[in-house]
Amino acid sequence: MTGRASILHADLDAFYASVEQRDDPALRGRPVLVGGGVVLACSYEAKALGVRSAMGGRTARRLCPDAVVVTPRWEAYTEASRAVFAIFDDTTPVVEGLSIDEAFLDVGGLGRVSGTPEVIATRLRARVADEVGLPISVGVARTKFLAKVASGVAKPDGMLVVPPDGELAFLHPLPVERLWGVGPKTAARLHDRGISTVAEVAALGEGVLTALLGRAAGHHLHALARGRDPRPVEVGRRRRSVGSQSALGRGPRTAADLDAVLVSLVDRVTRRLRKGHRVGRTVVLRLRFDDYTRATRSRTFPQSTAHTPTILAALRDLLDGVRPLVEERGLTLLGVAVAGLADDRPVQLPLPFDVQSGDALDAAVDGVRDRFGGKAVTRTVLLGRDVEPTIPLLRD
DNA sequence: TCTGGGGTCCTAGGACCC
DNA sequence: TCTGGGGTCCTAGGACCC
Repeated sequence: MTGRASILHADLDAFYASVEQRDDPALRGRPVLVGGGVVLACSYEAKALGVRSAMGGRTARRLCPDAVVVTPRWEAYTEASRAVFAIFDDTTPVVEGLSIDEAFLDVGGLGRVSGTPEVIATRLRARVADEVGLPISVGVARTKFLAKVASGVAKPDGMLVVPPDGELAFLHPLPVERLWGVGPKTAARLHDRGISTVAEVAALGEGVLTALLGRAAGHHLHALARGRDPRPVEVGRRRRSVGSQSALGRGPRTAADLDAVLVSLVDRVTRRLRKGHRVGRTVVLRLRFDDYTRATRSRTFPQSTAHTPTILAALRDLLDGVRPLVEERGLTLLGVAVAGLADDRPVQLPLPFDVQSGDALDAAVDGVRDRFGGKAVTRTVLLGRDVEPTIPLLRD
């Protein structure tokens, strides 16, 4: 294998539960469940007893009757996340956030001043512990995928470096479920063929995998199982949709009830759009029924918007069209989303530091074009007048 | 395990255009 | 009776992730 292990995957452990244990010493060492109806997160003490996130609260309390159930404090989690990401950003300019509690960091360009990736990762973990008071696990490897798997294996509160010449020895004994993108359905399909380890996936031809799982998934898995993952750590990725949904519980609902739910969902989503200075072109109505089947309906406008009445009217129309389904199957969840997002004002383009290459420039320009949602935005306009390119400086 | 709320990406068919 | 080929956009559903 060529290349160095210089990608970090940093992942906070049992994030919400750890914030609760940090802020209330009485919770330390005890099983903690965040969220009552459904477990949003649980401490390692609860995990040891079999509790998993997304588990029903009743089941979780049966598994660990001594658990402390905590109401989520979203502001505390957002603030903790912001503080941790500030440390990420202080570590390297090449940070790709994946969710509220995890990110990829490319430290390959940092060189002598910051130290080896292993040294950088060790320091990062210490800083998060000292400055934010939270445990974080870090995987270090040559590719994103291997770094992600490594952080998972390192948990809780650990670190694991996968050296480039030890990649397959690390990867091949793992169960297929550890492959990123293999969920219950794909795992079942693989198991049906007698495949349970990554080594067995790696032994298959790409044709066999694509026939089994589809073109993209097959290609992806074929590469991952052999340790190949060319995806770079991407700076400045942005949300592509904004949504909100609400579980309704069972039982009949009047049209007026449903409309009230719809209005509040649309209000929430359009507020978030406007706050982020974003507009969208496609509205989506999501439905879930008594039998847990789902349906979606969508509509695309000619122009992007964050205008509440426009979005609400389109969604009311979609809901009207699906009335018979609702009557027949019984609605248990209503959701709305706005996709096809674009910025409603010029944004600055964070150019990658190696933007001298034509490919990197093209990719960066494509990124900006996505934000404006426009084919109308040309490179000349962007780079010449409307947007000032910014180039993060390396500390090397 | 009887299932929340927030997302991402892929597939496939049909409409439409040249 | 036989009837292209390629590309893009839109819609709906599915799988997956945290």
